[in-house]
Amino acid sequence: MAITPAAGSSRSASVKDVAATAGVSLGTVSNVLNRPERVSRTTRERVERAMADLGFVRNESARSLRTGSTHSLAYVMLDAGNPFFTDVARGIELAAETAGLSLFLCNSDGRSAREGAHLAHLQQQRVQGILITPVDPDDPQIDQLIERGTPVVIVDRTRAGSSFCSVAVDDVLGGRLAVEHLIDVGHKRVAYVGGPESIGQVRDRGEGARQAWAEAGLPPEDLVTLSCEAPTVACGRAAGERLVGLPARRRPTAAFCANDLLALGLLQQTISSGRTVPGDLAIVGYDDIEFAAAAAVPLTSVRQPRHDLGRRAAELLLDEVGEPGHQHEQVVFTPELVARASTLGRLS
Amino acid sequence: MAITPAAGSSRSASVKDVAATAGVSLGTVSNVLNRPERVSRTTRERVERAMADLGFVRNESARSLRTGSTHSLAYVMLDAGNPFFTDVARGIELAAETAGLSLFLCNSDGRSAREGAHLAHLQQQRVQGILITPVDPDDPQIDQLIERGTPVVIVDRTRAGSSFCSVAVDDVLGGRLAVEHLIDVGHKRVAYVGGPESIGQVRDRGEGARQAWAEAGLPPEDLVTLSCEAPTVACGRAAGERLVGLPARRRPTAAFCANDLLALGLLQQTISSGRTVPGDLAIVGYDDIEFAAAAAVPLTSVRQPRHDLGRRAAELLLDEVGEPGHQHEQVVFTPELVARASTLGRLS
DNA sequence: TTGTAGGCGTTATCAT
DNA sequence: ATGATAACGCCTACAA
Repeated sequence: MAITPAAGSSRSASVKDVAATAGVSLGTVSNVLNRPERVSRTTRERVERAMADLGFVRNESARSLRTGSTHSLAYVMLDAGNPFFTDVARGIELAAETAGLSLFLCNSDGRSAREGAHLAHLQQQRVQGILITPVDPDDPQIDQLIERGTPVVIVDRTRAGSSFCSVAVDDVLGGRLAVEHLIDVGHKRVAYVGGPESIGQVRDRGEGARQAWAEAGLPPEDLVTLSCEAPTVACGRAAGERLVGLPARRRPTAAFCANDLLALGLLQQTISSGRTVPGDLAIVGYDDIEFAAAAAVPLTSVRQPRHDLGRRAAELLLDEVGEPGHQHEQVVFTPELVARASTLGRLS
Repeated sequence: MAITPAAGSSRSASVKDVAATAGVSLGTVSNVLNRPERVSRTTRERVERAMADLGFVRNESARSLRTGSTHSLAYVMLDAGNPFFTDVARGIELAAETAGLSLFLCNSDGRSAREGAHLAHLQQQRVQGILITPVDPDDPQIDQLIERGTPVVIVDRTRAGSSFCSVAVDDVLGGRLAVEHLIDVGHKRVAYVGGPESIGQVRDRGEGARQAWAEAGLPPEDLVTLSCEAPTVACGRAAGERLVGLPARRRPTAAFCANDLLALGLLQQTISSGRTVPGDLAIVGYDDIEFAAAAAVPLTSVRQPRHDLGRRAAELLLDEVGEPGHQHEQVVFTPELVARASTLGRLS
């Protein structure tokens, strides 16, 4: 008769317990788990029965200690509250799911310290690989991760000649598209509402804006930059107030915002202060998050293939993990302008 | 002289390697890691030096295999794309951070299968505990988790007489607040735009709406329910179209939506079809996400203390993990109506 | 203060 | 087809 496992034990059942109650050896249980074809049907059923009875749950720690690899991926997001990143995450998740891996989401919330803590912990966990939209892509901790053997893919940023893969969107082009569009519809004074210059995306989009402006032969001083503390709805509102404060003759007739959060904040401030969009102020956002199209004055925005961004990033990571001869790759997607009422319409 | 660790080895350095290069025993290295006070300053520095040189990274799998517990918590979210849940997550994160634990976010995306896969994996990982906003709070897998020793706290749902803690908001009251407000401002025909009845929150909010309606002595048939497939922006738009389709004399003058995503979709469809808010249709949302206040017609909404919800949930979980005499608790927060232009204003 | 030994649960390599 | 056994890396008594 089978030996009863430690009764009343709060410890969860191990393969050893399963082996004991099934009356087989430990190796057999392991075979049932990992190579079921090597074990006869009857014993296998007996073992499976024992596992169910005991409520056996595989211990992933022991497993990965032994095999040297886990079944997890992680994505360290820059801002989980920004729908752009959750959409990217969805793309990653899809790829992870099809590869049979679990995806952990970590939120750095734009803070280097949190990002660092997450990275350290993920490294200790020996996750198979890390996807990250970094606070600062030049952070040495990222190189250190790679040196120590954790593959990393940078999402939504690039770094020249780097030792990792990255997937990004051409932000300079995106900035150009936005401003070219505003010029096309007749604007001669435009504001670029950016987050802090420390954010690469913000810099690049501003650079694209300036390029388009210069190429149209317009005077540089008529493209004014409003710099915000963070690319958030609240800052967009604040930017709106600063805009109203300008003397009418110097006040821009249009604004290009570094992301949709800023644009939505600006939109709301504009409307609620009694002005109209695009009549008094045309607005272009960036990212084309769902809420942009859903704004009462639907927002013109620069769309990024955020789902593909995530999926491709995950694929690169999985390739790096799986293929011995992996070559690092810098993928750059092309953004696209989606024109809506906030620059075109006569609404509101 | 210290023994050199396996050169060129792709395997990462272990405590053993550190001990070897530092010329101390394995136990001393462990002490440096776990009780630095027990080791003399000079040896400690030597060991730390060796760790730095070797790029030593603690192996969390081995650690938790040995100690029987991890340093991670997880929150399984119902919809990572809904800012309500990301705000809840932020509250959880705060509590986890102060407790020195890492938080993994998992997204079930409303799919039972994904939820189940995440739970299984987290259980195998032996996370310290799981917070979850479940697709279905009666899912037996949740009870099974608890039986097998993983503490669980349900977020944003309750279950009567249950074997776990939960933190929720009184959704029936929330529904009442919304509809009482609409009655107050003079509406006599109101639509309740809900997601599928399978979602408890949707049921409860609808129930509250009906209670308020009945108590005001209004005829039940004048509170019409529009049921949507999912509580999303797209479905809100679709609901708007259905509303327009109704004959004018039966058409509601106000809508209460089960969440802000629906409300924003409805708002947008209403405005873009040339009608006004609240003139032609007053709208109340639920959750008071940031985008609700930021809508061009700021949305009246039922606010939930989503940050506190998360924080409290995490605290309960940590208590359950840490305190032996833990008592399960069902915390219920009170929602609050935030009235804005979508029911009050004369804008737009 | 430092070193030694045993074991956590699993997998994989051998024998049988 | 099944069983015994030795790691994986770490922690913690306990011994020196």
